[in-house]
Amino acid sequence: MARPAKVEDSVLHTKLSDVFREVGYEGATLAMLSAATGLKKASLYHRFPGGKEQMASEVMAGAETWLIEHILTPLGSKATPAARIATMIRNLDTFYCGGKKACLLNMLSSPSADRGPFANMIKNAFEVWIGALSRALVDAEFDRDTAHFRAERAIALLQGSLVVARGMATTTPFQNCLASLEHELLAPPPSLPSAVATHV
Amino acid sequence: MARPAKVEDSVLHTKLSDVFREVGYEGATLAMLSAATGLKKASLYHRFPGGKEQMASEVMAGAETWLIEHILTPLGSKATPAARIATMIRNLDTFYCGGKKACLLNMLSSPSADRGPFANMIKNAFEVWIGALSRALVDAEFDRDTAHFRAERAIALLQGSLVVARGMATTTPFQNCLASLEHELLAPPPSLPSAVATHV
DNA sequence: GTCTATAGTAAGATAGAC
DNA sequence: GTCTATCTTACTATAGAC
Repeated sequence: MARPAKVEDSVLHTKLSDVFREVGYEGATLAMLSAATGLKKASLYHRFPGGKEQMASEVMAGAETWLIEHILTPLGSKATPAARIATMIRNLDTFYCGGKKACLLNMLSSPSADRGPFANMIKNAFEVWIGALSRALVDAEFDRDTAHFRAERAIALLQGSLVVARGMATTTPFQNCLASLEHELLAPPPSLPSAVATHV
Repeated sequence: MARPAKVEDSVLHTKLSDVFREVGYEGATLAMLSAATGLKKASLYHRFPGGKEQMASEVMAGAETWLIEHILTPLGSKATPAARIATMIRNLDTFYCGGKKACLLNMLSSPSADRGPFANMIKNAFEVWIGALSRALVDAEFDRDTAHFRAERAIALLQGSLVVARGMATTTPFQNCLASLEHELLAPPPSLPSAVATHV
């Protein structure tokens, strides 16, 4: 081992992402990121001249790519709405490790007083996600308001189940959430009245 | 103004709480806490010898007290289940400022690698909250599994709507959540089958 | 009880050898 | 591309006057 081999970009991003998802942006230190990746601080700066902010930014960009490939694309496919949603749910289960890993959209929120460098990326991610899910529900013959209301609720429920799972140190809230999600999204309208003061 | 007057404990706790709810534990610096309270750093150490950790700990304790007074007590009262839940929802709306302020249970999670000094308080808060809501639903003639499933879901939905609201910089997800919460909790069973793989 | 002033420490970031 | 060593800053924490 005269000369240390280059660490692959993909594994690097994954390792960094794991740290940010676990402790958030402010909680992540270069020492942690160094330990997690196996690269010394100076090496991280060679790869990310912008330092921690650039690392988090690229991790967020990676998450956006993942969202497009594993959520938005399936949701916009030509399969039945139920099948599209089922694919989304399967991919979410993998991505969040059954509820053991948190969501960057929550963990990277409001790092600094100006809502942070990732505020726009986070806002955009929520918007396109809700939008894509909403369109899948429109394809399932729901009216636009109901579809949007349910889509937003589903994303909130998902995020919240991860929060509760983390807080209670158990994955069951997340698993229960995923298990009921498809049925709930596609349940007949009267049961879940979207008409209840939907401020869209 | 020869001698600065003592800052009241209650307002002190509120100001500190606001900072932690906005930027989390790691994100909060003594400079921020000093600016928010109007007390210099040394004064904060006089009040909280344990430093930032003690401040956050007392803030969490205050949140527990609030939870007991404004959530657990109403949920355990002798009013109708619908009335109890309505009271909870009203108090939540006030506490979270209509969705503008985040939840400590989320913002104080996992500050350090060992899940942090507040992990137990957070876990307990979720448990008693879900438990109390669940019992109110049992009083509304739901079976225990359904009650627990819906209670856990409601808390998750609430937490998630705050996450989404923060991420999207709008309060509507939270408002929609609160607006539909009572109806959803008390809706007749067939619409929200609790039988879907409830791992309690 | 609050303050100014100052340690002490850990974090982010850089320089230059290999 | 990675490393050791160092710099600089910002944060936590303390000492002692008022």
